Amino acid sequence: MNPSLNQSVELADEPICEPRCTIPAEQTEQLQSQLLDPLKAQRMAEFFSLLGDANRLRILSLLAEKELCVGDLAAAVDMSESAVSHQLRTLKSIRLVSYRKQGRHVFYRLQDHHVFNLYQAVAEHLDET
Amino acid sequence: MNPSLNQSVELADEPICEPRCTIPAEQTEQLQSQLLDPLKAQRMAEFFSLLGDANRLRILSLLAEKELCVGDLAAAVDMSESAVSHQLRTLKSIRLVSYRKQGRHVFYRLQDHHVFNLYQAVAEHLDET
DNA sequence: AGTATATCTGAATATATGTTCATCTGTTAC
DNA sequence: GTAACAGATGAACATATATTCAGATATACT
Repeated sequence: MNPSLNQSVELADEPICEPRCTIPAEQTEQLQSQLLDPLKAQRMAEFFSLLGDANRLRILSLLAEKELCVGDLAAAVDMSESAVSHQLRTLKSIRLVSYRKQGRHVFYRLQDHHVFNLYQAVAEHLDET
Repeated sequence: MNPSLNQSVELADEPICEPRCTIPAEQTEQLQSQLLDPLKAQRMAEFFSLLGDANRLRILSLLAEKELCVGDLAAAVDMSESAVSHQLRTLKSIRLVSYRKQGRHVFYRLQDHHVFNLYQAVAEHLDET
């Protein structure tokens, strides 16, 4: 993974921007070497963004328990089947869910265990006052 | 944390929706007991959503390394100071960054180590083809 | 074949979100 | 004091995103 994001939060020993806050180009470049590259940033942003919907999270919370078909999901989360289908398509696009077809039904399930870690980290954060 | 989201992804041993996909109200209620409650879902969604921006992630990747003032951040990520300031306000609102004022400068830093876990989990997920 | 069911899809609307611009506040230096 | 600077803010615009509705597919049943 990108080494530029680690947990150590050091104080700036020498504020770059003194006396003026426009730093020399040289130091800016040095900073930029630690910068998350735009393409990866974009992909991560898209991923977080797609998780950023209450209905999708509620759907995921059900799928975490057991696989379910669209109709049952719709009934449980109290949404239209169309709306659920759209959201599932979104979740498929980031490979968070997969599905199997069985007759007329399509059963969806969580595809990726990383969701759980994400969920946990965010829950912890939110529980801290 | 909510016990309804765990890693076990079991196959539906008895598809609820047979023969019709509209399940009995009783079973729907049972499902709903595993459902992430709307308020928490909303809070989590808001959190993920606020992480869902490439510029914010790029800012975070720099702050993960060291604390920085708005002007230097703006120079490094090639955005206007105004834009950076707006994004920092957003990041403050979910307590991902905090700041200290020193004269004219405001130095921002990561406030929460959970970001790192999130980052790691997403990076892993994205790296899997 | 024809009908009913389960799901998907595209287009349209409504809403949320990001960025920009102009302006405002607070700080430092002269 | 006033000028220059760092940062914050609000409003306006542009863009992205979610939801709805109408209709399309695909499967099962008779």
